[in-house]
Amino acid sequence: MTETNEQSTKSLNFIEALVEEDLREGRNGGRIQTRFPPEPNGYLHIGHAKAICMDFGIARNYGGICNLRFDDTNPVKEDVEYVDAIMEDIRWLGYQWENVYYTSDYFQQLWDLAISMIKRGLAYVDEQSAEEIAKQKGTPTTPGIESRFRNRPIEESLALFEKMNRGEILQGTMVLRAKIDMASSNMHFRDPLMYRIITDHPHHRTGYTWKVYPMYDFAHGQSDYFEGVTHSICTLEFEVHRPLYDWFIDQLQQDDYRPRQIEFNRLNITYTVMSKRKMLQLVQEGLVSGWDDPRMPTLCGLRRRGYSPAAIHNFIDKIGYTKYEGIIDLSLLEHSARETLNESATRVSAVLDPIKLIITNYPDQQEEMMDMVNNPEHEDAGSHEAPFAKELWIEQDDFMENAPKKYFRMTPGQEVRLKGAYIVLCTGCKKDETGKVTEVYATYDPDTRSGLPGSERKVKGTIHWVSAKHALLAEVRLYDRLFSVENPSEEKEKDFRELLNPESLKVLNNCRVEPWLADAKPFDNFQFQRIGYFSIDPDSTKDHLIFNRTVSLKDSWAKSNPL
RNA sequence: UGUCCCGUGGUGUAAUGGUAGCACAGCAGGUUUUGGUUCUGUUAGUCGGAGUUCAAAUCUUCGCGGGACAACCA
Repeated sequence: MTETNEQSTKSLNFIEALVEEDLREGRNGGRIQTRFPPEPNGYLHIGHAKAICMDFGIARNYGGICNLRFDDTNPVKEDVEYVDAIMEDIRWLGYQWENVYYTSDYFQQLWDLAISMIKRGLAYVDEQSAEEIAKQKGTPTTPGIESRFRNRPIEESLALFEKMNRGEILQGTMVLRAKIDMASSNMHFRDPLMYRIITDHPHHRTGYTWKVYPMYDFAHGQSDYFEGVTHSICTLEFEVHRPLYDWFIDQLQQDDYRPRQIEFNRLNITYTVMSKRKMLQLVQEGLVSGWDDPRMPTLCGLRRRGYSPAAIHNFIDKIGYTKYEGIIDLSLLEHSARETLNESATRVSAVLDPIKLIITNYPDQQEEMMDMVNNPEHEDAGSHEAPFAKELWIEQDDFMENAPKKYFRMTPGQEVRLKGAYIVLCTGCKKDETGKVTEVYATYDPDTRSGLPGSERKVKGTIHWVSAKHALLAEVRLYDRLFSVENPSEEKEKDFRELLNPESLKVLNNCRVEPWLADAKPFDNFQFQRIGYFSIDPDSTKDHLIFNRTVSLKDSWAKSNPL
């Protein structure tokens, strides 16, 4: 194994440190194997991305392998729809698993193991109701009591377990339990359920073949063991399960090899919710447009919002892995997007809230093609052309009849630069009977065309524009935080649905974008100069362009000049 | 009145007994054909007490605070 080298500058997180320690001590013969084990019962979100980057990252960085395993032990909630979506999202993040496994592949092995445990007196069939079993569990501070079936003859349990799986026992009336310790201080040791009967739902892969299904605690560790997983990395809520994970593995261990469960903190982000239950509720109640609503923290939602895999990785790299349960500022996610997109997004002109600007001294029929730099961060990104003419659209915001001192935009008597074109002098405006400004007037200085020496003159402001004659009409969807409070899950008084931000989506239907955008494809990223980063929605067509705002540009003017 | 886990600026994260650093957010300024980017400066932190040590964010201990665990979910 490669020891310390150029990596010395970057400190390891505690999981990497543990892995390196295992490697140093030669555990499992120096082999590294991880797994990403989603249950196919929902869509992946940004929190899963954190886990995926860990699982696949450890394998990649330490010369190991990472498998994808669908933890499909509960047919009631699972579906192939989710299997496909999960695989798509992982690939999108840029990872490729070594193998795809399903816990359901191990149903026979798990069954055999359960039989062996019954034979060894380590498991028994309990005929009590769920309520009785729950009552006998005790509480964290009081011991439980033993089931009256706990010490039934081994042959009896064996026969009943067989009957359970032949469909001869009614669902909900019998379970298989491990015989451990009803007085344990760890609730999970109080004779945990190993199997329950499910006959009313087909399994998405095995159909009605099995009538009994293993529970998580029994199946997960065993599956890790069957596969040869060395590091079973999961989130903190499984910490109390770890002793049981180890206990079950003790029951079948045949050699020196041992998988090791390590837990890290789950990702929380301000102004959103990350629980599957709550996300499902938002989708089912139509409070968002679907799992891929750009306001959702799902990977498909973020993708539709305009986040690239690079932006997601950039974010995950910044947040770290610890055992402290905190909440990350949404601004860090936004920063990660801006930082990534600033490097890659092509700059274009788009006017979201248009007002007409007429260059009064520009020849009526004249048109010029202006050279527009694609990305000032990268010269080799080249440039594209945009048409300029007498009538332009500019932002309403960029004109003020009576402007404050530090307003560096269009106001009568002030010069401003039209980005990539000419310096113009604002001469006035036209208003309707209500006093609303309907047109802005300016004169241009022909010597100041961009590229000409005359353009070197300093002017305080630069604004963007599009040619009125050539611009394309577009719909622009402005997304903002989904919730109006930092931590909706912490709010005790109100239901989380009452905390939704009513302004999380604003649709603008009268936007004008430069004609060069006519051929843009879904998920392409652009910077609308001076406004923000936008990407093409998958519903967008040539005749009806739709842009989603990924994130706005930082705006120190708006910040210091609130309305 | 149990077991386990966790407490470092507003937020997240480093420092593995030896100078408390980084990022985001904030504030102030320089540069700029994006009020973007970039650059510079700056505000702000080891939960508390006791102990060990030449030296403690780090080790011990007692508190305090937060979280997880009592689904036929994963």
